[in-house]
Amino acid sequence: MIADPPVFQLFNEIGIINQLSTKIFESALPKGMTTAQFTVLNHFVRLGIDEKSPAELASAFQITRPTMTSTLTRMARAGLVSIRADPNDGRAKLVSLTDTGREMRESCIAASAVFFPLLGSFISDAEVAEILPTLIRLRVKLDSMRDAKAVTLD
Amino acid sequence: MIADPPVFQLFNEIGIINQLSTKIFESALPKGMTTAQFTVLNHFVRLGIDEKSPAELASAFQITRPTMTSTLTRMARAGLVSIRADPNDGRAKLVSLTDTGREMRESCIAASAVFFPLLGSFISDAEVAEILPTLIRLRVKLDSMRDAKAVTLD
DNA sequence: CTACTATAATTAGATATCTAATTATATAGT
DNA sequence: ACTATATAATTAGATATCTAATTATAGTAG
Repeated sequence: MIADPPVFQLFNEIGIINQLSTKIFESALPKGMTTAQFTVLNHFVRLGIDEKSPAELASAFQITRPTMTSTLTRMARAGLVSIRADPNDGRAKLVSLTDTGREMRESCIAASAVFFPLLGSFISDAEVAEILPTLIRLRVKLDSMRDAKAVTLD
Repeated sequence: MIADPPVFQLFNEIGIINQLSTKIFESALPKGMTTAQFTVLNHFVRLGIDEKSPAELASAFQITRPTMTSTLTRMARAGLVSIRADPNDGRAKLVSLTDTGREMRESCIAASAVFFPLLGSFISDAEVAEILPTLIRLRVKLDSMRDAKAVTLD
């Protein structure tokens, strides 16, 4: 019974929460905007970043580079980011926000503000504070495993 | 700063955990098998189900019906499930496991057994027991929101 | 300077997932 | 019985995500 162990149940709940919360959040965003794209916009503004390579962005969000290429292509097509060749490295590129991207981020934040009171009623700050450290520990361990290539058990 | 509130950090961690755990689990599965497909196989065996409609399966896993159609199509192509018309309802179909499907589930379980000791070292049963109830409550509330269509705030 | 290796980005091909629209069958109401 | 509504499944079209393979540029070693 693989789904019976508590750990599996935990991953199951986490999967569903992820799916539902992502969709609910996106339902408030402007038409066409996605969580993945918003995350990129927000990253630049929050951290006050000017330019960053696709590889660095992929690493920051813990997704693969092809995935980031894919998202950035769509964002550039929508005029949200601008991408130029890195003058110091012929292989690399540099991504930056456009004014449109900055405005879009503002719109997303304004639109999603609707959810704050709602989410507060779903889970209290105290509860979040109670479970977050454990989840972070788990995430860090899972992440360290990712680099360990295959699962070797002797 | 939308990503700053604790709740957002929580969803962020949950998203990463979901992504990592899914990939790690799949890395142990036979080539081509996915978590989504394993979940279907396991559902039938664990609950001792003989036949179930795509709609019921979609509902059980909280995914949309087109998504389930898509997964079942691939599973049928791989010979893991068999699908027949529902004799009592001309609109519906009935899905059941094939012997191949049952064997595949066994293989998956055997293969994933590797992870048990590993996961146990990542998060203890006590920790799981501590955070699971809160996550379940959150999931239930998010789920109830899904039917509430749009977020109406007056 | 040449050859090997490492890194950046992309392309190719696949799965999972969603929303919106379509097709077919049931069910209910008049 | 006929019409209107509801439900089952699918198709169409899109995004996010992955792995494997490709292309181009850097860096290192001899």
